[in-house]
Amino acid sequence: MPELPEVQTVVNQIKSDLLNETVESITPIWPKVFHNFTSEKAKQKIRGGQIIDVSRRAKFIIIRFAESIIAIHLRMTGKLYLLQENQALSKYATAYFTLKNKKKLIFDDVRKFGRIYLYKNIGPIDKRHGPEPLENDFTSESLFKLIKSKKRNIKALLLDQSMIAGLGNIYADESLWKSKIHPNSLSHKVPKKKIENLHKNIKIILTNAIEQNGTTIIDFSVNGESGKYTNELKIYGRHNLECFRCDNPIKKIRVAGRGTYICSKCQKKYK
DNA sequence: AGGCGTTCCTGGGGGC
DNA sequence: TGCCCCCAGGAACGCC
Repeated sequence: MPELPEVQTVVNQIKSDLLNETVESITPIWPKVFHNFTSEKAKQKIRGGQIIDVSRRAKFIIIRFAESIIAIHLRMTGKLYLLQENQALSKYATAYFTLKNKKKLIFDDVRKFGRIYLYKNIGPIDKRHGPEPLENDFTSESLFKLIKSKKRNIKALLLDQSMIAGLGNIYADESLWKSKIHPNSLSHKVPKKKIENLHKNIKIILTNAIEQNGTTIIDFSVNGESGKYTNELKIYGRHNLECFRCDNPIKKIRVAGRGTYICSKCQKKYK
């Protein structure tokens, strides 16, 4: 399930192949994949189609043109990769971009949750997302203020994209475990020291995960190797195995509607 | 305000 | 072996 590190990995993989190339058309295979535009509208808005930049904001891949952007959200099973001219489309391709150099950028998505958006600029996405956890404006103090201002389940808060951008189920569980905070804690009851530690750990975990090309649970990259952070996971997916810190068996519970892995012995519940 | 259920989707796993 | 049911979950939305 692509979260910040996986989306960043995709951007890192495709960026050099796309920069300064020209998009001639964007074609839907499955009709609902375009959230707010049509092929014709895209052609008109991308104005010649030269790609100026490829980047990430939250869990979106942003392809920037002179006067518009295309934003791609992979959701659960989306993949984005380049194909040579004569290579066959995958069975699960839901859309493709045709480049002037005859390569195709494929959006492949088994579960069809992924969507492509067309905007004038990044504004609409910025508006509904919190800070980037790896940017300088995500400080220990800003996280503390945010967490204290809500009386809310801490895991639900970490997953809320309007609070902090980019964390998903895996990295929320990993961050909470490393910080010894039970995911069912109430945000405003978590002590300041623990939040300072959580802030530090979110940065460390995401940075390490990007260095390892993310976590492969569902294989999100086609050309590249699988994400090696899978080997670094300390809690996610380890139910019935022993906690790395205290040997207590890890349990799987449900928090905020998600499968959640916890060590009930060393993750403290603040209520 | 925030929690919770529902929807969108399909492959895969468990149970029988 | 085969079939059915349910589960996985990011985000939006409606309801309480």
